[in-house]
Amino acid sequence: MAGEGRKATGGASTGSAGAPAPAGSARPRRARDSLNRSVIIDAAIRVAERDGLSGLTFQALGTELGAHATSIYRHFRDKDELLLEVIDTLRDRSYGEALVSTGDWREDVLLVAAQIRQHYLRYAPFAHDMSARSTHRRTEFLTVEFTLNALEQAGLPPEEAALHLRLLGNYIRAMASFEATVACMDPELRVKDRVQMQVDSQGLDPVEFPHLSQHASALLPLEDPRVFDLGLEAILDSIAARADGGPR
Amino acid sequence: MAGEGRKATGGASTGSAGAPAPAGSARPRRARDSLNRSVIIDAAIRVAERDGLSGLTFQALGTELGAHATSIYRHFRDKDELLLEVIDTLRDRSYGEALVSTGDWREDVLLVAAQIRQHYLRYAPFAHDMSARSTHRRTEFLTVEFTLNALEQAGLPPEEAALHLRLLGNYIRAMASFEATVACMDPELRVKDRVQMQVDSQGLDPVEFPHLSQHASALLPLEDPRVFDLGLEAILDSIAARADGGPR
DNA sequence: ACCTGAACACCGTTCAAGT
DNA sequence: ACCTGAACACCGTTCAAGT
Repeated sequence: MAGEGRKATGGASTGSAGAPAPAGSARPRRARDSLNRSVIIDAAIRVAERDGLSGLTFQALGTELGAHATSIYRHFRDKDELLLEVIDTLRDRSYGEALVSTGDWREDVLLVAAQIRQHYLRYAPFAHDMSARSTHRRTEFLTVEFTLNALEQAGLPPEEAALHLRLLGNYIRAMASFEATVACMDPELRVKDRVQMQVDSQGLDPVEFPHLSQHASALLPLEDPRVFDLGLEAILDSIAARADGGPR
Repeated sequence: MAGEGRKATGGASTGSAGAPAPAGSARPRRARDSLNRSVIIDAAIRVAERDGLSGLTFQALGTELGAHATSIYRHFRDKDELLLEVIDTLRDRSYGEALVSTGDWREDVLLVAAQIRQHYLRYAPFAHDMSARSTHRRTEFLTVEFTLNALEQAGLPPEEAALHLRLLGNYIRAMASFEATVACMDPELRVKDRVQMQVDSQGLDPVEFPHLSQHASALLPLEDPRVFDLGLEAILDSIAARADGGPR
């Protein structure tokens, strides 16, 4: 995390130092009533996709809208409220329509997992921030309903279904967000990271760190896409076993 | 996340407005050579434990040290470097000594999982930030070595051990960090969240959301400690099965 | 060589003022 | 009623100046 690039400091206008703007108003006044939540959210998404979540400031958003930065406060209580709307809107666009049951509970879980994972990878720079937020909005409810249905189809009693709903939800978001975090490190830095890791582990005491010092290069580099499915299948197997042999 | 409290704005001194400090220097000059990385890290930990990670600013750290905020730059390149040191130091203090093999690979995995989880719950306000950072320092290597040993004891071939190392590492950090995130929401807000969730789900179309609208109250509230072990046991079972039946 | 002070370029947020 | 401008209280970071 921490720092996705070093700003860009505007291009031409908005000179607050330098020449103090000819005389008249700098930019034309934004048309009355042309601002609303939906317009602002769209602009915010454009900014975020271009500059990353850390580039999404009121300043940048104002520039994108051709409006004063503070005009957003008329439509959102604070930045966090705007952020939650952005997160849920992105989710909805990514997989709001895709959650249609296949009729097979296991396929259904794999489907929702794949959708969420793909979404995080697509918006890799915000994945970590997104993964920790509960929006309490439509797309979130859709996902819960869909997963709950799958778990009931599997034959899990209500209380166990609730536990596994949580397990799957956390697992999918967390693992996908980790995958995204490495995916969005710029490749140069990722290679440097890898080399550094090997150098570091080379310097370790081979008695204290036999595994690490022996085959560090073979073991450490990877963030392998198979890891995600490995754990998911393990959880699915566990669910299947419980549904069969459980108190029925 | 977002906002762990609304600052405190100093108590008495440092009045930059109000009265502009009698005349002489405000605070005594910090003794020469009394500042070093270790002293700064300790102070940073004190501040973080008191005010949360978001309260750990150079300003606050300077005050804690009785030194100028910018004096820290002589000892750390930037804030991120300081943060990584803080993270690894905390890890080391929490479970640096605890990773002693039990002789049973399964017990060993449960041990390292319990230690890391406990650590995140203890430092719940930074858990989410910590979970995404690789420090490449001693405690991290210790954890990897310990886990790798357990997986080899289980009988996993090297490549599969590497994959499962990643799976376990991500699973443990991610699940613990989610647990911590809810744990550190202040209780009042958590209850409000819960009620809000029920109200929201009440308003849903019962045809489109049968499970949710029916027994939302029973299903949604919990962040149950059992969830963590549920997934962990599933992964352990999967490892055991692979180690037995795999290419041996 | 080590610490300080002032300054810079940002943040989010508030509120009185313009239209 | 909606948008703007100026101001406030912060950030991290740089750099010339003090000791």
